[in-house]
Amino acid sequence: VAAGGRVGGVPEGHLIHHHARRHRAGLVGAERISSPQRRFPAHRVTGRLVDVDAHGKHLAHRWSDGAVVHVHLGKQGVLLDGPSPPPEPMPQVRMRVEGPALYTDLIAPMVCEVLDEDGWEAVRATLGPDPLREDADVDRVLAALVATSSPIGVALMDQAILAGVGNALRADVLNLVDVHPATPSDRLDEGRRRRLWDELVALMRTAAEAGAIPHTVYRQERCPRCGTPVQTGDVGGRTAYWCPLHQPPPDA
DNA sequence: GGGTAATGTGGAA
DNA sequence: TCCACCTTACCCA
Repeated sequence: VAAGGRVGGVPEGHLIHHHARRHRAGLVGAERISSPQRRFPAHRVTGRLVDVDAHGKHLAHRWSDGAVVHVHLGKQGVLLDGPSPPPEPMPQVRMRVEGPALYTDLIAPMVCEVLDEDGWEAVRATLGPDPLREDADVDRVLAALVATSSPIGVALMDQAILAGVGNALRADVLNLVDVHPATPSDRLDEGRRRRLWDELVALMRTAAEAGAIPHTVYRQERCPRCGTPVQTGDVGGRTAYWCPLHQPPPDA
């Protein structure tokens, strides 16, 4: 278990998986759960933390009493992992779990709720395959991408098509495969769709390992491959970033 | 030290 | 369609 601290600022799938791995290694076995902020009903969770699961941007802590604590960081949520024993918690800590090697503080999440296994399955049922999960059904994702004429930049962030991609990942992976974010999804040929998936898996694996993304165009000045100034624009209500040379806009 | 924009999603209007 | 959530990083003074 790495020494504690803050990890990467962008709560997309890679970050959730990064925390899930750390929690599996250092937090399983924990018997202490609390809510310094008092907004989370920690008294409804008893026993030991037995397993940690992640799907897309969703995290689940399984406890020995059958409780499954479901967490979604939303836009501003933060998980602070650190070596046990923890310091006095900040008053805004929604949930603290203290394990043998590691503790984690959850701050400002969009979701932190007590479910059971069925409830967690219901959450997972709303999500498409996750590139970071071994059980990801690639063909289902590729079929869904053919079936929509939405911009690929929108389809990639649709959590029902595939789970875990946010604004940063979509910008970087589309740059890696030379596709403009406004390109209609159903206009990508099969080879390009497959390459998109493969690059996404590789990028997310690297990012989950490090806890951060090596950005190519997301919030960057220039395309790292050609030095051309990165262009920005609205795609699906979010700021998209692309290299005008490598990612020319689709024909109108 | 302050102001601003940013990561995602659900719920209200 | 807009707002809430309420942290962090980055810009400027």
